[in-house]
Amino acid sequence: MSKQGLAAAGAEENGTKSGLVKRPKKHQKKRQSAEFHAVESTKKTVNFLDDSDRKLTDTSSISKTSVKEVARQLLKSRMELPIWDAKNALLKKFRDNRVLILVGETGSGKSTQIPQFINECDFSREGCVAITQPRRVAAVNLARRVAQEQGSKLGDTVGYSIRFDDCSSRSTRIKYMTDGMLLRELINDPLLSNYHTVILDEAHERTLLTDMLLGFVKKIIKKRPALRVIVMSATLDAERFSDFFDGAEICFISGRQYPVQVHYTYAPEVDYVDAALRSVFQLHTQLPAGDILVFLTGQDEIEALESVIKDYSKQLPPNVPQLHVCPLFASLPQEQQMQVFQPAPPNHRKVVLATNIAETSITISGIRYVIDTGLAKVKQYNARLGLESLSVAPISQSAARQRAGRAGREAPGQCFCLYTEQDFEKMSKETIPEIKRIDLAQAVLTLKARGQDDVIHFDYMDPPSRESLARALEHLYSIGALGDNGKITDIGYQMSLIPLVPSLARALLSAVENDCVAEVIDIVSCLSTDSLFVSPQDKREEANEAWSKFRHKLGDHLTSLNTVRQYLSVNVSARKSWCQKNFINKRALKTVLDIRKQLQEHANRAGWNCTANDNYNAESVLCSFLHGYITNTALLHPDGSYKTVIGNQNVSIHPSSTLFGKKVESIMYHESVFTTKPYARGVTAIHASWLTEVAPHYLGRQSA
DNA sequence: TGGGGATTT
Repeated sequence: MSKQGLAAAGAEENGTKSGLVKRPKKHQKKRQSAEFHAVESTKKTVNFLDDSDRKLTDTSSISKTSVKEVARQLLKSRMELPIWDAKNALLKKFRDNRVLILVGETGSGKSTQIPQFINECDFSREGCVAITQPRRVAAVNLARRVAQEQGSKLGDTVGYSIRFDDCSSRSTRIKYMTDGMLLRELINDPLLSNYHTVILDEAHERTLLTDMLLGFVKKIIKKRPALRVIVMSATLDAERFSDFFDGAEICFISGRQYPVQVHYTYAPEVDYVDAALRSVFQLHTQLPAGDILVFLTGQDEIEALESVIKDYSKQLPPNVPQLHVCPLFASLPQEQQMQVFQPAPPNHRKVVLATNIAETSITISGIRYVIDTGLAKVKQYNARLGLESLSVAPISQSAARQRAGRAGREAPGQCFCLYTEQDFEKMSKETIPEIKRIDLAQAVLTLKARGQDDVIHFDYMDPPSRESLARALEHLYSIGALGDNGKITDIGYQMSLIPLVPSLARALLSAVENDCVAEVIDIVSCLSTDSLFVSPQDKREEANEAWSKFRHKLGDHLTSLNTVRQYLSVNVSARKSWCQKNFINKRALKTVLDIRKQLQEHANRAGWNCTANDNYNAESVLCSFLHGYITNTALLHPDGSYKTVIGNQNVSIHPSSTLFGKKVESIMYHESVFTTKPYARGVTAIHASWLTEVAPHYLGRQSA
């Protein structure tokens, strides 16, 4: 494509060629093409490495040879990685620096090679190197690969550790793990003495857990001079990490690069989904082979666009290749997710319609063109009201670059932004770290349980607001995790050992006293993952009908208990069809069972009675929850609305609740979310009198 | 009468 690019082509030719594609009525009044103008990418804007890691994954042809032989053969391709040119220089840096910031794009090979280089250094003779990942799959896949490269059985020299699955042993020298896992290890090993080196990978993503680790690790190196730390980032914000670690040295790893030409629209596109639609067809009819990746904000949008594209592509003339559309979002069933990795059928061009999941979690090969709406759904937390909301917002410049980079993994590519260059300039430079956007109750409890009593002066790379910390402290106090002096209580410490959000951990501890552990475990497991209930738009009534046999008149908590118990009573071989028939999310249920098992093991270790009781006492179960939900309660007012017990705010029962439309004396709920108004989700009816019984310490103080 | 971006222990 010329410098003029798609813009001119689109503007001038699309009109005359518009016979190719008939637009539905609602689009007819709009301008017929998104107008682009091409902008040469500067090195700084688009600086991408090739996906060298991927070349190493194809070991199928040598799978029959011995492990050592595989390793020997892999070494050859490893040594071709750009990072190997720098190996000796890096080894010297590792020896000379206790803290190092390493910058290299995803796929440069740093995640696989750096730990192996470290393992060759003399300081690594004893102990293990930990390398943390924000996501479970990444930890497992990296460990698999590196085990192959090392010629070791997975779990031997090279292993991984993630929730529900520890594949490491005493002989493990290189351990991939999730951030959450290393954070958990801090409880029993506050100085991380098992590790000579800790590598924090993907630090640029700035997830809550990585940020917490950054703070802890900084604290630990002052107490443990032998510990080495490497912070790895794929973006150019290395100075911030360096500043955080008192001017630590920064290393850049270069690699082979594929340029990505970035195009912006001349004028803002009001309807970005429509603009995306037009762009897909413009690209398809005008640009050479190569798959297209479109970044959108959510499932609804993706499904809507998918059906329109499929519809339109029927009208493509026979001499033009067809379009093969693949949706991609987290809640998509696994089998359908796998479709994006399949090459398009002959004479087809693949179009992947994805959420942010394709920005970090999933890499698709064959993408040459990216269409970026510049938007994403972002969670925001209003600490003052204690309300979370999820809303569509512009992404950051660094996220936009990340998205564009998806076009240049294998060859030079192009990115078409559905916004103007001026809009790009107006975007914030970096994505706001998660720690500034979410409810911090669990994070604060985590800090306190690991000896960081003063959570305001913890060494945060980006400190959360005082208001947000205060809200979290208040919440923890309300459920008895903190005492009047703000220090963690015995109950709070026990809560921190349970892998649940504080409210649910509290419910479980109360269940021990109320002797209904098994029941509460089943319910908290459901509340710790995605909703079990899926309602397809076209089968809503049918789904509602199917769920009626699970419904409990007191509300959602006991309804999920019914659901789990009915599921467990079904023959293992019939469970899959049972889920289908009853509109139950199979994947979510599997997660529920994993969590349930982990909690049962915890209960057994703690010596709690966890025998299931079919004639359980509903009041005992619900009061256990109420201990965790003190701040999440509301009373019915004479006008028919619910107002929160604390703060007297309006809150409505969410339509997904079994109590929707019902009027009961008072309610407790799992969470409140702001969409069109404040809603309570996961709701159960309670007696107002229970409130004063359960939390006299808190409610008394509030009214005083 | 409404809506689950992505993660994790």
